[in-house]
This record gives sequence, structure tokens and C-alpha cells, in this order.
Amino acid sequence: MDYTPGNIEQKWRDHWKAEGTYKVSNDSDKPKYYVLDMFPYPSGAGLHVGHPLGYIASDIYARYKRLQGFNVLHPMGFDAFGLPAEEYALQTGIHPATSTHENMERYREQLSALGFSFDWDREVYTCDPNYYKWTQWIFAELFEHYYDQAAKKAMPIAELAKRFAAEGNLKVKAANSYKGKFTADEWNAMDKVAQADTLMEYRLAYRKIGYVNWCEELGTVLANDQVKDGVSERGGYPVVQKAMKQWYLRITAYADRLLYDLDEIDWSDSLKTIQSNWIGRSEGASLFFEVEGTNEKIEVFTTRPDTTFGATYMVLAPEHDLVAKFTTDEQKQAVADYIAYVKAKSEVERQQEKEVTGAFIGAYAINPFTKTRIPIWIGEYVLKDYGTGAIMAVPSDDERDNRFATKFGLEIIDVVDKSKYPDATLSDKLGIIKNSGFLNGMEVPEAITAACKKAEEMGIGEMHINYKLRDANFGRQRYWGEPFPVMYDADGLAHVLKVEDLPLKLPKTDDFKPAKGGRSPLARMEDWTNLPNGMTRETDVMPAVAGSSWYFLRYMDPNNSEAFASQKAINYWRDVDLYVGGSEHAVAHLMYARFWHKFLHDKGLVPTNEPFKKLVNQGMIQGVIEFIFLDKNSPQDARRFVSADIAAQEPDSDFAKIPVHVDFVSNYGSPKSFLSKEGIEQFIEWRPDYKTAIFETVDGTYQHGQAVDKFEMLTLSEVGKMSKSKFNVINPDAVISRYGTDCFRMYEMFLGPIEQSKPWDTKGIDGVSKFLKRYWGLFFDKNGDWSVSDEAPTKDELKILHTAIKKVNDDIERFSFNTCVSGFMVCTNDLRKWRCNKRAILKELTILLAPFAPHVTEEIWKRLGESGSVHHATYPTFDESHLKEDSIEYPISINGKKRGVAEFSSDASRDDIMAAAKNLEIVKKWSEGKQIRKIIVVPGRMVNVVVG
RNA sequence: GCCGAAGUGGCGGAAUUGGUAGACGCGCUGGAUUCAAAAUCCAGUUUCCUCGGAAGUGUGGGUUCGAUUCCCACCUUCGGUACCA
Repeated sequence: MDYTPGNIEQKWRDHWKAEGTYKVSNDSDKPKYYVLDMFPYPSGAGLHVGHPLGYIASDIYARYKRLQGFNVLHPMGFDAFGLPAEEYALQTGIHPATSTHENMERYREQLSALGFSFDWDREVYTCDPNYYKWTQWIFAELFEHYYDQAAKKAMPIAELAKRFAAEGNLKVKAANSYKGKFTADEWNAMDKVAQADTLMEYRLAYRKIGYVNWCEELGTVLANDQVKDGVSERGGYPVVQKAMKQWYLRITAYADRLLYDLDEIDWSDSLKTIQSNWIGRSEGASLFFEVEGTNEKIEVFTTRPDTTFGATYMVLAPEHDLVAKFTTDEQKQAVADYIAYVKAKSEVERQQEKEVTGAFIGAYAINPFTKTRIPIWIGEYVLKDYGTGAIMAVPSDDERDNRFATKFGLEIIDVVDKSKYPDATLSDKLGIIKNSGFLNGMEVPEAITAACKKAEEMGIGEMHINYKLRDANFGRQRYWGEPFPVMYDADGLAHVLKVEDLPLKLPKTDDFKPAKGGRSPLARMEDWTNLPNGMTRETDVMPAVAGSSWYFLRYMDPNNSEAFASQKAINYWRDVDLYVGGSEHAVAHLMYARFWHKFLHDKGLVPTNEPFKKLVNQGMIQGVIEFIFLDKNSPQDARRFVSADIAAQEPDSDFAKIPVHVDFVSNYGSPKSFLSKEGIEQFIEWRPDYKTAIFETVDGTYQHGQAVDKFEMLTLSEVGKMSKSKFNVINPDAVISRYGTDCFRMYEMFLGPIEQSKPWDTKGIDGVSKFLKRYWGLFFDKNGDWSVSDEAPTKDELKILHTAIKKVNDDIERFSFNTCVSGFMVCTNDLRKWRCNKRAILKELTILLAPFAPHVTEEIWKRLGESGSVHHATYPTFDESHLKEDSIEYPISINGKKRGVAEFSSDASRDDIMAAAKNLEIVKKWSEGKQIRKIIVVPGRMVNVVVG
């Protein structure tokens, strides 16, 4: 009886669904284990072969843990709010809710065809009002809290207001964007609006005017990570800086915890580094420079307070608040011109140009250490959003300051003697301080401390830790997102909705175009925005990152209408034990999810400090892109295409690379990939505009319809992202219908290490297919009849099985799924050699294989006459004693090079082996005329004889 | 520039703590079966030569009885990030 996956796979999937095989209960005396995938955005394109890679790995792990006796939570859902659905709606008029639901349905079908063990009863999707009710609630809670730096946790804002009334803000240590100080009396004297405005500067969710990345084309603000090279990541439209009033989340309050808690989680070094770079902690000092002739001071942040004696000028960001105030009349025009020049430049131009630019504002500051007057400049190399937006410039010890000073002829005082450290760069912060009064003679680190101490004594500054991390804006002027649960009163003060008034449902409209003045389409819906009590609603919606910041908690208790999840469920499941997903979410999603989790932890609503204990980044399955070359100079009615080998010999500038659909290309992905005559005909059919083109190779030319025997036009292969626009998308459906789901799953794992990116190719899939047939064949005799023996297994058979058990267990634990597959291949090959059909062996092998190939193993399980599902079987126990041999074959090395082998009893001592080794033929041969100087024996491993 | 990861046969890759380099699979070669093909099965397959060896894990050094693995310098590729004060 042949192995025909088509006949068994769908049958078992239907069966599992009907039986609820993968249903998970919150009531279990088993230990819990939570395996989570990053939920997908349900795009219109559907799944390609790259998407399931991580899902397969996590499914194998989840199934493995389940067989090992854990109660495993392994859910799936959809990140369903976002820009693409809305862009699609603008183009087609199809409502985002409609297209999103259609796409989700397609994803569910595609995912279930892959045989995943998800508990679909727990599905969550972010655009579901029953879900976003709690997204809105968490936002409202963030609004109602501030971050107390003394208590190191979030506290209710109401308590802060009480403290202000009792003692002002002088002693309050809290994360805030408020610069001023006030006493209790001053606070109590403030009117309602002033008090509310002040509290706003302390809230964890707050509104402020800020410079945002505005994309006119998309009609919305974008987060920094949605902007790549100065254009929008989606669509590639221009992005400009624009001052707008926006909602922000005070993630910076958690900067230090987000950084230090990385130590307690099991993530890859590269991912931790990305996060810690993003947080960008740097230690230094904040110093105040008096502005000559005023009572004002300018605050700077520096990591090098030791070089303050070398600060010969200051630079402010062109957008700095104090620029207008200090600019003298004579310099007004020059400064205005410069600011205009900076504003006119696009992000792209700013990034490309490295030339120093700036303008003197006419005012002077006083260097607090030298007491000399130093000019104040503005320059675009000083960024408004980093530090205080102002620097003290030390041209001797900062490369950029040096370039600036050199260009504008500003004074340079050398304050660090670096002769002791000839190889050190400026960023190493090494040297001995000179020309610097009380700091002279000190090493840099010592001088930094001394300078900070002195600054504190003088009352002009203090130690300060600065973070690169910024509060990212949290509003989008779009339609397809969670409405903010916010209303404004007649004074414009924000009020959040109570939980009983949630969810605030997204109102239905078919008019998705952004409204005027950078406002969301919701602004047009006056019935919705204007409330009977005179209040008005916030019309922005939340960004896509909102819904994904806490979805993992909802899976624990997805249908709860009283809370985001019950405390009982949360305390049972606690946190995600294993999280699998792509590294493209390394910053935004993972940072926000950690932030929200920590906030909920501060409130005592989740028991753990971190949401994701272990994280595995799967690599990307890339696509191959095939090109032919179009001669740009050829006439329109007879375009000339040349093969890759011809193009390589001529100047690049003469040719345009034209992508060809991979389906038309023979041997795609290999250096010998080519377009045959048939391929060219397909290409012409696909791109009729090239019907009259001439296709040229070193052997001759071809034109549409021409009679030729053989024509092979070499194409150029490149590896890149799989995407519709590159015509290289491989759909899993075709692979599955040919080889079966089990084969597809195992082949994706067999491709290589899970963390590695690699181009998709089906070259090796036959090997895996053969393996499954051979596994199946173990249960049948030559005539194809079922034949399983109840005889006791031999020692050799047990050894083969237990070798596999050990190999597979060890490799699953270290996420090395490719070597698991090879372990299974070795095992079946060996069992085949012994013609083993013993039930005792094959039954265990079947359970071992079940996480990888869930369908065929279930079929075999049934045929073995077992009851229940193989996926609820008892996992085989590894027994070391089956691996023991009477004798061990040792490799014999001479001077570290293997020259032969010798067998020794497995209980022979090191001395026995050493003595015996001397008399081995091979050793005698190699030591002839030389002396044996040393013999190294590693018991059970090898023997090395040193001769010479 | 800075940070991180990685460079192994014709190809994907294996070697978990310094201990037989190339597991497993693809491809290729030869054979069996077949009228023939597909499928299947068996054997071989790092390179080089004088068939006994020699070389060999990006390059050059080093530590060690022994290095793909550790150290130093460099090269290349990929990923992140960038006037970050």
C-alpha cells in the first residue's frame, strides 16, 4: 500500500477539528507551557512559502511539549488594523472591515492546511470591538497614571495631583516633560486648565505639540520606524517634519527597565543589542550655560564634562525654543535664512549631505568653568530631539565640533593629551586632561567624575543619564484603527471614557479619505464626534502597534467581557515561554509589548515583569529574482534583450534589468538559469508590449514565433524578499498538493537552521518525500500488505531507536530542527537495513515523529490499533543503557591526524588503552625511526600518539 | 563609521564542552530492475598526485598533543544603526 498524503491529511484535519484535539483548557494539573507566534497581518496576497517557517517550528515545539505532558497554549490570531487595508479601500472602495475579514478567512484556510495545532477557539483579532475594548482600556489606564521614579513604577495620576496640592513638584521624582518648578501654593493658585495642562506633562499617555513625520500622500503621521531613508516605508512617499498636536506614550519612563531587564530574558545577542542600541543609554552630565546679559540659561547634555574647559562655543538645534529669543537684530536675517534653508531640505538630502552648515545668532554664553564668553551658533548637526537640543562644542575632542570650528574659524583649545594612547579614537574617551585648571593631570574617567562633582557644587549642573529612546507619537490621522477613548470638554481638556463605556466602536463610513488639516476621516462624521453633552471626541486613531502590544495576554482568556483576561487565567499562564517571529519586529512591537506588560505589572495585573521569556527569530525565506537585460538604446518597435552573459561584457549603463516571472525560467536560482523558447513565449504573453522584441544570446537570436530547435537565454539570478512586485512568490498550496503537508513541514525545517535566511528552492524536497515513503514502508511487506511484528526487539534495533530519541530530543530543545529531520532519516535508513517491523520500535518512532509529521503518524497510529490520538500519546523515554556497547572503536591519531582505528573494550581504563596503543600496527608503522613522546587517551573518544 | 551575525565539497547544510571535518539530503557517476522511461533498489562521490600519501573549514599569524571550534590582525557577505553630543 503506497503512501498517499492526499488521501489521509485532510481526513485527519477534519477529524481533529471535529474532536477538538487541540483544545486547551485553563483548568489542568499539568505544568503550563505557552508557545506563541507573532500573529500575521492578513494581507490580500495570502501566505507564501516564507511565512510558515516560524509557525512550523513553533508548532513542532508545541506538539513536543504537549507529548511531554505539558498543558500547552498555542494560539493564533490576526493583527487586523493597519494601513494596507485602508489604502486598498481608497483604491477599490471595498470597506477595510470587509477585505480584512475576507483575508482572515483565507489565512485561516491556508494555515489550517499546514496542520498546525492551534486552538482556534482562542483566536483574537485586533479589529474586533470585544478585543479593542481592552486596548482602549489600557490606553485610558496609561492616561490615568504617571511614572514615579522613586518608587520605580507607575502610580495613579490622582495621587500625583494630591501631592502637588500638598507640596508642589519640588520633591517629586517622576518622568515628565514639564520643565518648571512650583510650590503647593503655586499649584493651588493655578486654574483648572493650567493644572490639567501640567498633569498632562506627567501622564504616561499624553498630548503635546511635537515635530512628527508627516506623510502628505498617506495623509498621516508615521512612527520613526515606518520611515526609511526619508520616505514612507509603505509606498515610498515623501515624509516631512511637521509640528502637530499628537498623542504620545511615555515609553521613556521605562527606558532603564527596558534596558536592564534584557539581562533576565533568553533572547539572541543580536536582538538584545538592537534593543539596547535603540534605547541608547549614555552617561554624562547636564550643564547649564548662562547667556550673557540675560537671566536665562541653556541646558546641554554632554558625555564629556571633563572637556568643558575646551568648550569654545555652543550650538543649538535650529528648532530650539530659545533661538528666537537670543538672536540679535544684526543676525536676525542670517538666522532666518539659515532656518529657511534647513526647513527646505528633505530628510533624504539631510542624510546624504555631510557638509557642515550653521549660523551665528549674535549672542554669547559664559563657559561656567573658564568664565569666558563663547559664541552661540545654530547648526543642523545638533538634533532637536536628542539630549536637550543644545551642545557645548569642544572642537579639540569631538570630530563634528572640530569640522564646524574649522569651517567657521572658531577657537580650538586642546584639552586632552592623547599621546599615551596612540591607537585610541575619540570615542574611546582616553587621555590625560590639560589646559583645564583643576582637572589638569587627571585621566579622562577620573576627570569626568571630578567635573560632575564640581558642577554640582557650583550649582551649574549634575550627573545625568540620557536615552536615545524617545516617546513615539501614538496617533494616526486615519480610519482603520482603534478610536481613542477620549473626549474633550469646552476648555479643550481631555477626559478618558470609563470601562463601562467601552468599547468605543469605530463608526462605519465609506469615506476613508483623510480630512483637511491633517485630520482623520472621523473628523467629518459630526454625529459621532459631537456629543450631546457638548463634548467632542478625539478623531485620531491608534497606530497598528497598539493592538499587538498585549494580544498575548488576551489568548489566555479570549472571551472575557469583565476584564482583559481573568486574574485566574493570567496567573496560570503567566507569560510566554517561547515566542517565535521575524526580526523585523525587533524594535517597535517588542519594545511596546514589553512596555505595556511592565505597566500592567506595576498595576499588579500581570505576575511577570517580562512578557516573553525566550524568543527565537526565524530567518526569512527569500525569493529568487530572475532578470534579462533590455538594451536601452534599441528602437521601440524592436526592443533588444540580451542574455546575462552578454550583458556582463558590456557597460551596465546600456541595459535595464527586467524581472522575469520565475515560473517562466528553467533552473531558476542556479547560475545556469535560462529562458527557453517556451519561456520567452510565456514572457511575451505576460508582457505583450515586448511582442516584437529580439532576444539575443551568444549563440543567436530569437523572435516571437520563429522556428528554432533549441534556444537557451541565460538569466541573471538574484536573491531578495519574496514579493508580488518581484514576481517570485511561491505559494505553499502547489507544493502541498504535490508532496503533502507533512512533507512540506519537514522540508522547510530541513532547509537549514531556523534563524538563518535562505532562498526557497525545491531541489531537496524529494529527499524528504522519500524519507516519508520509507517510514511508511516500514509498516508494510514487499507485497504492500500491513506487516507489523509483536516480537521483542533486538539490541541493535533498540540502539537505533534510542539514538534517535536522544538526537531528536536534544535537537528540539536547542531549536535545531534541520538536524532532527536528518536524525529521523538516519533512524529509518538503519531500521530498513535490519528489516525491522517490530511494533515496540515503530510505535515509539511514530510518537517521536508526530510533532513533525502530524498526519501520517496519526494514520499509522490508527492502523497500529491504538486508541485516541497519537498527539496525546506518551512520549518515549530515553534509556541510555541501550546505547552501551561492549567495545568502542577508537580513532587512532598520530600527531593529531587520524591514521587508523582500533577497538577497545568499553570498560578498558585509560592506562590499558595507552599500553595497548603502543603495540598497534599503525602506531609502530608511524613511529618507526622516531620516538613515542606522549600518548593522549580521551576515554570513549579518541587516542592521539605524539611521535617525533 | 559604530554594533551584531556569519564565511566549511558542485549545492543546502552537519560537527552541542577543543577530540575521527564533510552527518543527512540534493546533484552527479556506475550498476540492478524495465522493451523503454518514470519510480524503486544497490554502490561510489572534498581536492590533488606517483595509490602510498599530501593538502584542506574566507586570509595571515598564534595557543595546544590536538583548532571549523579559543586568541590577534585582516578580507568578504548579510542584518541593525547613524551628525546621538
